[in-house]
Amino acid sequence: MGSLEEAIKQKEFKDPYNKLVVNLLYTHSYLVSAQNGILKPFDLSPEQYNVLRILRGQNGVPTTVSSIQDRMLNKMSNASRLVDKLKAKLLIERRECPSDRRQVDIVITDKGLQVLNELQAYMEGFNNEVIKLNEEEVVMMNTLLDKLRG
Amino acid sequence: MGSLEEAIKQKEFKDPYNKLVVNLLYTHSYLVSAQNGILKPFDLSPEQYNVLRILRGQNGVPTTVSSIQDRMLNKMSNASRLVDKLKAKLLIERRECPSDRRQVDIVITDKGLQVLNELQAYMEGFNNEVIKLNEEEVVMMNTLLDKLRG
DNA sequence: CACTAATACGTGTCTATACATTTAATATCA
DNA sequence: TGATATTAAATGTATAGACACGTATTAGTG
Repeated sequence: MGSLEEAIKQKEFKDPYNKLVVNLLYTHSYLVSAQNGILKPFDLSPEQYNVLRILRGQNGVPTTVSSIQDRMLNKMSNASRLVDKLKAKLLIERRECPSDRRQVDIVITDKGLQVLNELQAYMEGFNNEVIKLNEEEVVMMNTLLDKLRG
Repeated sequence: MGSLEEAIKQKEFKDPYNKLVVNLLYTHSYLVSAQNGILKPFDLSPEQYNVLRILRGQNGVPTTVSSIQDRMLNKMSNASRLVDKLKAKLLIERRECPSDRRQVDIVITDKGLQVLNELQAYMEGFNNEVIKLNEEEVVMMNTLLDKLRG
């Protein structure tokens, strides 16, 4: 696949900033495609997987829908409907919150935890196969990404 | 916004690779949201904007739908339907290809070029406001992204 | 207390992504 | 030539993203 220019058949970019925008969009698509390949046999979308990980990180403490929304990678996404889908697959449970009846407490089920466990081995391999950088470069890139957003 | 950990309220990551995946997904969302802010008054989606730029880069030479698909940032997207939308806005034209009647030649219209021109000023400001890196860091990041995909 | 604002969640709608399938035209080759 | 394969584009369907709006509940204020 090599360079971005080759991958999208564009000869050159106006400046490095312009190339960076395109490069990030393209690399995102590259990553998500690879992630989809792993998740599809488990009937999960990348964001559904992310929500499950958020809930596992709670260690059994119930979480509200809006708290999930805050932690989601895509802030414009719709936690309410994602939660619906996960509930239909019996990977999470919804409980009416007694202290505030507007809220809904969400917890991951045993089945949800089991799916995450099965996925773990695949996801570790994913990093090594898909991200062709050494650890030093990965750390550098994390630093740059954090700085990019200011 | 600062660090990723703060932005998505996650205390720590298992390893830098794991953080990098999340960081790229999150930064993508950050970028696309900002892009949307610019494009929305022009009634364009990011990928529609990208297709227009691809066509402008052809300098008047007609391009087939599948050639557009190859150059798109998201290879899994659907050039056929995007082209439909752009045609409805009179930003492109479709012409039956005489040498191969399966193909459809696509060209950008004057109106399409005009929209891109109007957008140009906004997009240049976009880079400086949204990407909070100096040029050296941008070049470094482009190198790392190209290497990441191998 | 009544009125208003804010919050939590759900819904509606349009567009885009992901992927399978279909249809038409062209290429290949026995 | 005729059967088959390949290619170009369109279409179908499910999920997700973007964003406006609706509804119920709680908070805040005069």
